[in-house]
Amino acid sequence: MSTDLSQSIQADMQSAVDDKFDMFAMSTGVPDFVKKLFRQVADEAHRDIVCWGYEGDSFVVKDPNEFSKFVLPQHFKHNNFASFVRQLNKYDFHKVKVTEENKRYGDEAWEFKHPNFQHNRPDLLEKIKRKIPPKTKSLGGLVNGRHADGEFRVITEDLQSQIHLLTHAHAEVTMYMHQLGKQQQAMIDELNGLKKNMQTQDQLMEEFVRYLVNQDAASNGSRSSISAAAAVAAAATGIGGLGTIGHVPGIGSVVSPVGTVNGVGPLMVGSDANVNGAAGNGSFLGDSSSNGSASLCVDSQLKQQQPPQQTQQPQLCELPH
Amino acid sequence: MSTDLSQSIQADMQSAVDDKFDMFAMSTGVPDFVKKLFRQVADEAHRDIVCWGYEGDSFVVKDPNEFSKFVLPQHFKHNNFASFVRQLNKYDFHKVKVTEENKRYGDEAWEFKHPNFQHNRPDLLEKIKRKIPPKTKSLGGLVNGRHADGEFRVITEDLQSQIHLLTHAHAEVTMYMHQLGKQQQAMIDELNGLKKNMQTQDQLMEEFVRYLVNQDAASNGSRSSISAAAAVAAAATGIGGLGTIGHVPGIGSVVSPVGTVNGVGPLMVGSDANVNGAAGNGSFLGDSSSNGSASLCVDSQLKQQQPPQQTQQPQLCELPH
DNA sequence: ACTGAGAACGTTCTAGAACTCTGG
DNA sequence: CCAGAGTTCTAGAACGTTCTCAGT
Repeated sequence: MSTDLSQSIQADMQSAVDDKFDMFAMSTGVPDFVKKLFRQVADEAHRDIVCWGYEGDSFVVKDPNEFSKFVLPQHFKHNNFASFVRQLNKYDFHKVKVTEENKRYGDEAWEFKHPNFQHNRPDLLEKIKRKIPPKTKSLGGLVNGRHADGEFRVITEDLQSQIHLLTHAHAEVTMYMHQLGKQQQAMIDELNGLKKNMQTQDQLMEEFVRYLVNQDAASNGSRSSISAAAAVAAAATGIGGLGTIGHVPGIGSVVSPVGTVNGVGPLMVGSDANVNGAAGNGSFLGDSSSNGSASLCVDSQLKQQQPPQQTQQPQLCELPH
Repeated sequence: MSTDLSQSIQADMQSAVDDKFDMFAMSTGVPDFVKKLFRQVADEAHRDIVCWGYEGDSFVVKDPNEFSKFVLPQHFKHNNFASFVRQLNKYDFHKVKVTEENKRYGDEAWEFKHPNFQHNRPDLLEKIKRKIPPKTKSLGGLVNGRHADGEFRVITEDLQSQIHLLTHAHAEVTMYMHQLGKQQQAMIDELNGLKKNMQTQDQLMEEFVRYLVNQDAASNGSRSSISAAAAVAAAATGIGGLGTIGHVPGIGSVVSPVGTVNGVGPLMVGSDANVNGAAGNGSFLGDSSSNGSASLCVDSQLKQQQPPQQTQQPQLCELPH
């Protein structure tokens, strides 16, 4: 999900953040294990062995063997992956289940998650505490309540963080969609301009040709000039029709896969609405070679047959404001 | 301890013993896991990975990594060393502690021992049984705990499922937006093609007019025909330039907010990255009246100063993959 | 034969228990 | 010394798969 650009930006921020938080948040109140873990994951030197998850709310040991051999001994007094996992569980980290669809990090990868262990959020680390052992052997009934409470707190925090991430993601997507919509509107306007131009040009050409024919008939010019003029005029109208000369090579192939992409099904949560966008035509601009004043409107499917004379400011699609 | 001779003899005996005991001791009453384990250890093919201990009363996994990768999957449905160890403990195998003097099998070796798991003694294997869980729990207290837990669990599971649905929906929306972006890019390309066409047409018109004027001057036509042709030609060239006639009013104002919207930040979940999208240029198609081959590129903000000659396949925005 | 409920076993993730280490 | 954290080995708990066997 994160582009190269974003990653590099994050990397830039990372160093600054590290320098800053190593002195503050990470040095006070953050357990040693958690600090070491954070540094391990943030360390770019072992990027292929251990790294952050794609969503930034988990970390991934991509290669447990290499991790045990080279990374673990750098920070701990053992090279035992099981011991490492034991520590993680003591600090309430949880392994993320590997499903069929979820093999993003490789077959051998182990992904762990803690609500307060997130990329670029060292300030949250101090909330990660070692789980207290239920030493209430003599206290009887309290154990159940405390245990349920702790579990509840953990799960709730996890849910909250997930909701937080989702909310953020939703805001971003919404914003991006608006941006896309505005771009699209601008393109539509520009297309309208183009179309108007072509219509005007069409008319001019018609007048021009008519004029030429008249002149030709009226005058006593040589036959060769007549034929030449007519030929060029015909070519010109052909150009105006957009179908032949100078057609950008490969544009068909560029557009066609997009057409296939279109069929992907429902877009929105619980909505079966169709896209107002490009039709299944395969071309965004319609088949302009068949009609001299081709409609540029790739219209909503509601109006299949648009009257040709209704060409003023066609709306490609309506955008949410 | 064991010479080559004795080993070969043992190997010879081994096959006979195996054949014999596979039919007797090992096929009746011996748990599957124990049988598999015995065969693994006895298998000479992986002698460097797993083998009997020197005293024949234990077995040694010399290289857990190789063992996990190659040996485990041959007999079990996983390649997880921890799961293997869990099974061993369930059958009451015990790890032999590695002391300073006791590194006979290497630093990474794991040695396990069971009184009835011995070299050349498959007859003992049937004595190895799964440990029975101490199911001495009273049925009384369970209901209470489960009930209080149950209500909570229902709610959290509901929340989790909702989050799961939202996450999925978000992924779909993201993917679809991705596709929309690609479509948009294709449209931009097509627009570029169109514009190029119009420019070509422009040039043709110019040449046409120039030709006509020349013809006109050379011939003995009337003055009126010349002037009329010139007038129409002038109008036509104006069209081709796209900048004056029929230019959609207000396109600047429509497009400019896109630039502002652009600065809005990350598109994706958990990413603090900047938007790669359209820059604040203001027009998708550039100012075509100022430059014959105007760049249509509304470029990323990273490249503020784009060289004018770089006009090939301009990117309106970079989309996350 | 077919079937389905339950037992036994396998796999995974987490926790318990006992030990060592370390700093005040 | 001793309390807390780290390390190691083993066990608990949950869930999935396979086996079994009675009842149809």
